[in-house]
Amino acid sequence: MLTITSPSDIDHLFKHARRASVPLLGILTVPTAEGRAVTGRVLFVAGRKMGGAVLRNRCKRVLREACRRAEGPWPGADVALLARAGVATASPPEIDRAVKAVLSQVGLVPR
RNA sequence: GGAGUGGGCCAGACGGCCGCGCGACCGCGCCUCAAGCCGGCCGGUCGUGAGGAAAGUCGGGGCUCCACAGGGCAGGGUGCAGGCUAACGGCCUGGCGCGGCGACGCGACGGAAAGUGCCACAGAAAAGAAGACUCCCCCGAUACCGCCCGGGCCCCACGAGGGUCCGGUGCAGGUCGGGAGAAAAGCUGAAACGGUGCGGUAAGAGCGCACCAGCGCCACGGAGACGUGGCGGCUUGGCAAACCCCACCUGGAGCAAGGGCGAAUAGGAGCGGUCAAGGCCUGCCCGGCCGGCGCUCGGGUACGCCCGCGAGAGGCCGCCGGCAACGGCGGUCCCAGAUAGAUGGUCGUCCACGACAGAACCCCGCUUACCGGCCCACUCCAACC
Repeated sequence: MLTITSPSDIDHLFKHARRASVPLLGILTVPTAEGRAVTGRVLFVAGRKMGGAVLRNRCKRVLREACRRAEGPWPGADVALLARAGVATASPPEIDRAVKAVLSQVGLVPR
């Protein structure tokens, strides 16, 4: 699972992304830059507002696992999944439904 | 058994499947190369993978770079003694004070006769002060108030008793004046210029004495903090986490420190001399350095990767020294090293149903957060023998 690491790429993503969200999480996505591999990349974000380090790590793990189950990363796109309140305690089916919803909202998977 | 004190340890367990970081090995896999090695990617096997606080970043040290030319003043820190440690504001043992029946716990615990300052309210007074005040004792005065004595009148059985008025060289309680005293008492206050008792005296004070508290000196014990005893003159409130005094300590910044490798546009290094502005050395002064100037030399940063980066003040076991903190010796083990940041998901079984919480250079401490459980030693109470 290839992740986005460079600060400039992350900056680009936050400035130009297509956005969507449901109560549990948010998504941002841009098409992969010219000349890059077509495999696509992902990024998991849990902001400082979420809480302490333990809670934020937990949120990223839950999103990473959900991403794996949803067969990400998606070719041709850089995708960031933003954790929102409740992710840490939500059940796996709830997370899967939320991920599917935001992916279809930005057109990465068919409805 | 109940209540408690001190210390140590654990941090849900086991198994199946899928997945992640790091390391080692394998593939006759893919990329790179003329080919091989190396390297990268992919797949597989095995090993390994967060904490007691990883936290707050409060103290200390290692490490790294900068500054080193030292000194003075200022600033900051620490504050019973001895010891331990790389060091500390930490730890251990001891002393003193306070709390607890006790095991034990808590204490910034040097100096208030060097100086300055503060002590609300109440109170005469809050610190060295007038003996100012109330006061206490003595002497004198007696208009007035009071007391005493005598008498008149009234109530009345002109007795007792009561009321009222008059008189008196009467008394001196109030009052006034003078003198002596600084002891006792002064409701207050957190705190009041030693405390209790006896003697002494006109009344009285450490005025004299005994005991106690405090201070000073001496002797003895102890390494010391200090303790015990004796003697002395009789006495000097508290606050120094108020300024201050004394003793000791104290350069600055931090792993985004710092270094290496890799393209292109002008920045750097060395030497010399000088100082007007400017910058730096925590602040200031003296002083020094950089810089600007001249000459010479030839090569470096943004982004990526690598090193730093884990064998250490290391863990465990045993023996020895020490009351202990700790130290010494021997044996044994290798125990996270990520770089948007690895431990998760799911299913099953079991139990006391799982708290606080996630390494980011490392270590020693302190402090704070925390569901519960286990072990050891000790104290008090109860019961049994």
